[in-house]
Amino acid sequence: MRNEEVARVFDRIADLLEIKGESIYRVLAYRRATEEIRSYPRDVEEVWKAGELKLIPGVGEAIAEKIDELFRTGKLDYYENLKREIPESLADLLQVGGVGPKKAARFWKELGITTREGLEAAAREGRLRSMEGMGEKSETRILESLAALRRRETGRIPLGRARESAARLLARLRSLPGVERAEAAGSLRRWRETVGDLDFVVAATQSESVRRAIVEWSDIVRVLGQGETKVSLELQEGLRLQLWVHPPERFGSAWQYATGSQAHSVRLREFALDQGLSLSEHGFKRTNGKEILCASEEEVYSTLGLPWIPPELREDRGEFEAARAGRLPGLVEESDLRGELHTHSLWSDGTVDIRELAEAARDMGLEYLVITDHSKSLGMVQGLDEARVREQRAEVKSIQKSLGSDVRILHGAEVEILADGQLDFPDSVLAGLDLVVASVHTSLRQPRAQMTERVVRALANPNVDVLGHPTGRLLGKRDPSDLDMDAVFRTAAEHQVALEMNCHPERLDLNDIQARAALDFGCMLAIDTDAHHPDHLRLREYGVGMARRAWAAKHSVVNTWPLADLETWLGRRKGAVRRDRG
DNA sequence: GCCGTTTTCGGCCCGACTGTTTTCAGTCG
Repeated sequence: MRNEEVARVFDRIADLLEIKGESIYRVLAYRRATEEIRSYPRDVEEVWKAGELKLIPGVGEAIAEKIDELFRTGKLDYYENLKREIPESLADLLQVGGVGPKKAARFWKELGITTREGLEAAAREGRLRSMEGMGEKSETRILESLAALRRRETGRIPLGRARESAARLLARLRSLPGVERAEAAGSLRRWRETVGDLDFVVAATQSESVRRAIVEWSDIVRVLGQGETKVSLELQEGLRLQLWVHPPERFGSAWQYATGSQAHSVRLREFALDQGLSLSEHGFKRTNGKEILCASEEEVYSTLGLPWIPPELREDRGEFEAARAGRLPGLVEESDLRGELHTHSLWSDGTVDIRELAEAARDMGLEYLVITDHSKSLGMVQGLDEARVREQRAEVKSIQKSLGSDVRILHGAEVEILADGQLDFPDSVLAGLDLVVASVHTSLRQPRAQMTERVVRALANPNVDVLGHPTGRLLGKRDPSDLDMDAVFRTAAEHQVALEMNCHPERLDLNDIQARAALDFGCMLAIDTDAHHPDHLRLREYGVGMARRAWAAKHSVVNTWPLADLETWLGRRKGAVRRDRG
């Protein structure tokens, strides 16, 4: 059972307990455990086997016992009993906007509604207004929310799409009269791989005129809410936007608040309370009522004696402990990247020739670039055979000659890891390449043991330098392959193979949690765009965002290294081969 | 239900916005 499956059980339990009217703190305890399990860097099943469940934050005696029962028996009596008591489908109502646990419970008890379909029918027939506290507007809101839910398959949109929209909206916000500053916040600013709403904070002295201007934007489908400091809107395609307007002298606390995460902000406010301060989006308040205003985020953190914490770390995953100990990591930055290790040219399925790629890399300030076209067994993309690899090597040489020394082109390949873990080229060919990215593109659904053995075997080949898009997932489209990631990380660390953080917004593979686990195993990372077009080289920022969420420092990312250091690392395999031969 | 260099019991963030019940509960982030 995977972490996500375990997390789902406890999330469901929290929903049902909340509908049942249990103590909110018990519910919150289940929610906390859910989040911790979901983002836990190791397989909880392994943690269970090691008898270390209580090492997971938020997991105490009671929840540890339940996890144990889940792994031992595959089910959980407590959960089964709860489902007999409260219809499980009621939990689906909680996703409907404006419906929380209290209303869900009353729909069930007073009107016998247990499903979304039932709720919709009742709202259409005007039966909801028979309940105290419910009127016509509530019915309309629920019908609109149900329709919005259907429009959007999942509640969250991929970061890539969110960032495109956000950039557009931000430019418009900044051009409004009276706006002194406008910034993105929320999970977008934290570089989460998916984003719920687009959150923005605006600094303006005249809040009202700004809010008025915004709600008149032509692409707004409807206004979800509007008050003194906050506006919520729905844009086309079900995109939701939240915007806070605060005076410039309060911008810091407002931006911190809007950036979250919720868990991070809760901790921050607890910190404030310890020091006799109450923190909100408006600033700090002392017990005597006096305010401390923060125009910048730095002031928010420094008021509590903390260094500014980068948004990517704000998940309550140890950043406070690190900040207090003065051990926040120096995170990798996009400007640290000196090279690109994974690109495709016209030789396989890229869209431009090698020269164009190299020139684009050079123009972006990169010092080196590795051409890694596909290998032969990937026939549909014209993977290269041994003869074409040799031809390509000659072309790389000649282009290098004509380009001069501004950018160095290395000749590599993205080699298929075949279904049995063998590589698509013999060692003699691999050894002649400057760099080898090994990747899985086919038979992605092998059983766990087989898939793991396959990847581990490839990693152990001394000619392999980078494991490309390690899990094969496509965000929202294809699940990751079933792999024992601990075994993959252990092997990669042992053989000094770098793990790719594929920058394509559809992949983001490894993701943040996996990459952090990999770093714990002592692995190195490679932030690669897998570019098939020069424009794709710009996607580096996504990989950097993901790496920063993984707490990656510059030195852990091999393509931040100067070329000489990179070549030393690549040269290690010659040593390994010699060792193998005794 | 979890957690603790103030605590093993008594705490567990803070405010905005909405609809409807004319003073507030529920929802949301």
